[in-house]
Amino acid sequence: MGGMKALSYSKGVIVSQSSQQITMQDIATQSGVSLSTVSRVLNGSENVSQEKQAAVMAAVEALNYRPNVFAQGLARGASRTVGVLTQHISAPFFDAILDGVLAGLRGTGYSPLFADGLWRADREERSIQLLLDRQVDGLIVLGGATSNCFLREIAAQKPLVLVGRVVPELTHQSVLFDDFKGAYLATQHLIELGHRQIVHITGILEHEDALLRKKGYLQALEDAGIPINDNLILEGNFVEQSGVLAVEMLFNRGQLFSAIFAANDQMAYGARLALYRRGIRVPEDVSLVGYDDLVHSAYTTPPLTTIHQPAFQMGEVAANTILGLIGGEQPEIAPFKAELIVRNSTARHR
Amino acid sequence: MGGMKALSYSKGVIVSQSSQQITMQDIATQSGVSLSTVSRVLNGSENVSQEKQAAVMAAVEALNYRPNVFAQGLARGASRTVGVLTQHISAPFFDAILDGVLAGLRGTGYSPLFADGLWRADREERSIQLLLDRQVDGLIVLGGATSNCFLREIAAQKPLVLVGRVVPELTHQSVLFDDFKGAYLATQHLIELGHRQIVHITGILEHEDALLRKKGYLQALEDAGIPINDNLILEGNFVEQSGVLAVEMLFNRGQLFSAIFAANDQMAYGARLALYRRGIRVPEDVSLVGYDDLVHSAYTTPPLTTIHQPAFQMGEVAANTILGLIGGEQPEIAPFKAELIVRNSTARHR
DNA sequence: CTGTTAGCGCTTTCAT
DNA sequence: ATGAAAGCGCTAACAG
Repeated sequence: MGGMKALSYSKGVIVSQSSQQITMQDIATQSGVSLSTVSRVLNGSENVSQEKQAAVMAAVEALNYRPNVFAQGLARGASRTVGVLTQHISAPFFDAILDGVLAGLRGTGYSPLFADGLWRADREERSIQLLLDRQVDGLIVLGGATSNCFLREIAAQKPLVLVGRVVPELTHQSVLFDDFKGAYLATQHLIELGHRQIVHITGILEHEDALLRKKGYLQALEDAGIPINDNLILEGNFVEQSGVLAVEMLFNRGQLFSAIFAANDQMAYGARLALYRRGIRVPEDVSLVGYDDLVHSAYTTPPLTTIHQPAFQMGEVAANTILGLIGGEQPEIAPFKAELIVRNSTARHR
Repeated sequence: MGGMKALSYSKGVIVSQSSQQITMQDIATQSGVSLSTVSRVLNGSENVSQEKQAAVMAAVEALNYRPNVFAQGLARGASRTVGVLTQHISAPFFDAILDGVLAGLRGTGYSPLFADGLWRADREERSIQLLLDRQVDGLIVLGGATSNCFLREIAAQKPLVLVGRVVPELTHQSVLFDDFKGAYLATQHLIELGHRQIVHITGILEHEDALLRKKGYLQALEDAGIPINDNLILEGNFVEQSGVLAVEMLFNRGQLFSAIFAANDQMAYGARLALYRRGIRVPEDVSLVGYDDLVHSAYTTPPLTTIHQPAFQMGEVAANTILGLIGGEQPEIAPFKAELIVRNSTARHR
């Protein structure tokens, strides 16, 4: 192999043919300056004469120099990377947030590093550890099941932004959904339509958000003077199938109802299918409302009335906040409000 | 700060309170052996006496040592990382593949590094460059719009696995879908049901997969002796809205048809909505078939007949293949076959 | 079996 | 303004 670094030019990009990496030393030699001068012009850290500057840049171009991030990271003790813990790479709502995070990071010089937690505390902690091991400069955690205690410890060490997760002492660095309010709005909408027997398919009740949504449902009922009927409350697990199961259960029990509020859109889809199978019309026979406003919900039949949360913006805000935090700023996150989107799956009770 | 590295014990995990990292030197000192011995036991590279081994492990435990990946990467010239280029972090079908990739990588010591290309050659190339800059040991590219030439160059430098993308000289390291066959099956199914005026909503025809699906459709028609009617072929762009637009267009033109084959499920959803708005029943009035078998398609009303591709397994295979390639093995990828899933959106033509 | 030492590629004093 | 040199934390020869 020798020290040869063969190059070839193609499509405007110079590609190193050998696996040898081109180093700063190479470009220093090529441009006839010292290693440190190269570093200076590359980082714009100090004054360098015009000529040398030009020479260096020319060499960089010519050799298609690319910095070695490991060496950089090692030398400066920072990675220009932010760790992002999501729960499941194909969970639609979280994905929409990730989109926002990516957009917020784009062009900032920081790259995202993903890991997933699968809503299991153990996996989540391992994933966070993995991100930490990779020297991320900051961490964004979406939802999840880790203990507050664990998160507080992380926050003590690293810039941390939480999304959709309330940890008492960390709320100022958290992007929060207003789950209670959203659920309240959804239920209120149904009540205003004249429904009184309103089913609620909850999420996994160990999750804060599921709990808050249930509370919002309960409160709306109470405020309207409608007695709470435990037979109308079924626990789901946030995926489609649990929605169909819940509705099946209702029928098997001979339970009467005229409306359903599912704690997320996916379960609403499941409920809708179960209804369809029984030949029950939506919204003529039963009204249905979901939560999250997934892209898909605008295309179901009928289009689903649901609660909208600005997932993309939340992701962007999370990204901006983590960058601020890394830069030493004080976090300041305005709360996001949930909004009722009325489409065609709800109608006046007959 | 001094050299103090304060520690605290909590929840079974020892956390370094100062930002000081614990290094191998620290644990060497702590356990009274040399730096290299520590390296040996950590990497299991050579024989080390039981006692020293134990002492080192104890120190590692006690100080909660975590290796610095940058230093490791720099020293060994490998990152234990595989770059994964997807197109859009929230594209449902690709996400299912990513799931498989993650699963395939889990527990192998390799971590995934994601980037997105948004189906735009320029962004894609930049993202790939970014991954390369991060010294990934291998690269998995899902779909995309980069030139074959560019990919061939990458393949010459790094282990590369392509998913759903055919580049002539790289097929042995590609996970391929049988788009032609799948589309053929879908169309054939409709034909067997007695349909003759079968609409096809294509994907973006610059994409190989969209083109192949169109060809499959055409071939099935031809084989059945059904004349091709260009008015029945509409170009979509793989997202829901283009499905509704296509159907609207058909109606505006007064075009007759009894079945629709959409090049992916998302466009089928759009088509279904457009039909719904016009009060046209599925499958009684028109039959509908999609492509991809997204999770959601089992929950639409009616559940969607579609073409299934084993996305998860494809992701796993991609992961295994890249690991093999990194390890110097010859790639050997069995082709995946597309399968027709008959649900309830298709019925015999009346 | 184990310690010493020379880098890996880059940033950053410290001189000049 | 610019060069020399000392690390950053780890691996991998190289000597015992």
